[in-house]
Amino acid sequence: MSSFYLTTPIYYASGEPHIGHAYTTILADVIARYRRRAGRDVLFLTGTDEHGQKIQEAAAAQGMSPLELCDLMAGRFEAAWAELGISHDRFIRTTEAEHRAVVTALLERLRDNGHIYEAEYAGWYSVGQERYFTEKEIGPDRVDPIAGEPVERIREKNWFFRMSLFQERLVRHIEDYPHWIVPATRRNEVLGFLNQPLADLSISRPRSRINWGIPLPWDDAQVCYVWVDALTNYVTASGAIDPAAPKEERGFGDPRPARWPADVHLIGKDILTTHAVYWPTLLMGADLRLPRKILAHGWWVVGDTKMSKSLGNVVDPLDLRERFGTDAVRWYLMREMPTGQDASYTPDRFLTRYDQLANILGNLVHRTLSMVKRYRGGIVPGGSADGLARETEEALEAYHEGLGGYRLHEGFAAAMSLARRANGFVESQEPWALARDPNRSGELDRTLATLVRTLAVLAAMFEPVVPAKARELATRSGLDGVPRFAELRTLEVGELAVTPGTPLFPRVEARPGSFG
RNA sequence: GCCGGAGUAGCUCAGUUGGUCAGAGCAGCGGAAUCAUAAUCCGCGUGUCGGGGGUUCAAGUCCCUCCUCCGGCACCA
Repeated sequence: MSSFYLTTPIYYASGEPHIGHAYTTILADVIARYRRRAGRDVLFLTGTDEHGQKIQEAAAAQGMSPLELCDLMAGRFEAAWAELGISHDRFIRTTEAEHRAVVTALLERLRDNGHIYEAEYAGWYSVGQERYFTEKEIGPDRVDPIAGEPVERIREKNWFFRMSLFQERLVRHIEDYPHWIVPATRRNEVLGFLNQPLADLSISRPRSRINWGIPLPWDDAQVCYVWVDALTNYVTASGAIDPAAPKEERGFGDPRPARWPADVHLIGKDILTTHAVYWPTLLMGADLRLPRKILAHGWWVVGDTKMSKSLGNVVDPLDLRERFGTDAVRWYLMREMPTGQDASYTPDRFLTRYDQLANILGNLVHRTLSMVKRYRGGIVPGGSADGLARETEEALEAYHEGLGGYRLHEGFAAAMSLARRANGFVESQEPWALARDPNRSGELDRTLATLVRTLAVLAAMFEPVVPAKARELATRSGLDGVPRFAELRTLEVGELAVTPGTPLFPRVEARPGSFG
């Protein structure tokens, strides 16, 4: 069984989980579930980024140690993911001993390879905020964006990574692999960015300012700055590096099959540069392979503005969940947002997408199982179930193309269209008329068996996005569980005992504007 | 300013290498049916494919130009 390794970013533990985190993580979960159903041995990684000044300050402000705060926040994220049905295999924390050891090993490797040097870092420092701000943050007036006080240009000793050394190689890689960064618009941005000379990357900060971090193995007065610390989590969790081994046997430069490289890094478009420039060059510097794909997704916007807490226009997915259920929220997020692009949230669209689930899929399930019960005592007739064969083939093909090609919205549209075709099949077969005519009993058997078989296919197709409902669908259809794709071809539905029960997606009378 | 992307039915958008490409879903209007959550199914869209010019037998689909909108331009997680 071939393996598949996918990651979300690790989320910074200074804030609560929000829609942005939830979207990325659900996206990853859907892909992970899809790959598992397709027979892959999946490693799905998520976690929290726990070092740095903000954590240090936030902990102090709340009278806690940094680690206590991180324990608390990591728990919040894990609880949120449990509620959203996330099936990650590993939740990594950058404060774990294993991760700290791998980061240390990576830093040593970079230094041994001659890619690290000491130099002065110059930046715009705010004495009041005790931190550096970027050019963008301070604006033309050169004041810190929080207190509005002037910032000053100061210099301090830092260790640098020779990122510039790898610029050419990186550009060539991006050009050689057109689908390495998707969508294409993000790829263009990176290429545009790399059109200018790449500077080297500062990778440390003096411990006198920030002590909540991983010390550099060769300079105890400096801690590792965020990039190397956070990004390395992907390698840590892959298990490719054994930091306890002698230097030459730790796994750097090792081409043997392993979890590394990752098949895909899922990220928001805000951290594109770190993942498409910093990270690959760091990997090159350490003789590690590059991830196979970087998928940057878009933002949820309200009207024309990004959702943000300060604007007060945040829609908390957990709130929607209370009324519509977790699976409905997942469906909306995956179906409404074209993978990689921005999408606009409106209550109206949410309800439309929910109605789709209830009316097209949910109703198909209910009417099918009800007819099996009414006309055949709840036992699926044996014999032929070969209706809708062409429609099913077509839908599966489009579905795999969508899910496999990271156009999830298209894949799920194909799944829904199969449910539509099945409803059309019911109309054209008129089982209720067949049931009144004893001479057409065989045709009714075939119709019902076809419909149940289609439900099994739909359970498999929908499981990645609405896992709990798909499981229920399978169970009610009399199956032991949701079938894998490979099992669909030979699946027998005859003699299964079905349970109509109450609707899978009950009608919700909520009207637009009434949530959150 | 520089680079990149987008402007197609009321809304959200599909439209490979130019020639049934003028489409889908939603909304709207009309009809059918009753197994089902009044849930379904069928039928109905002459829209200057942002404006103008050009190439071609033929252009949303290529070239030029203009207009509008969006994104990126690094140590920010």
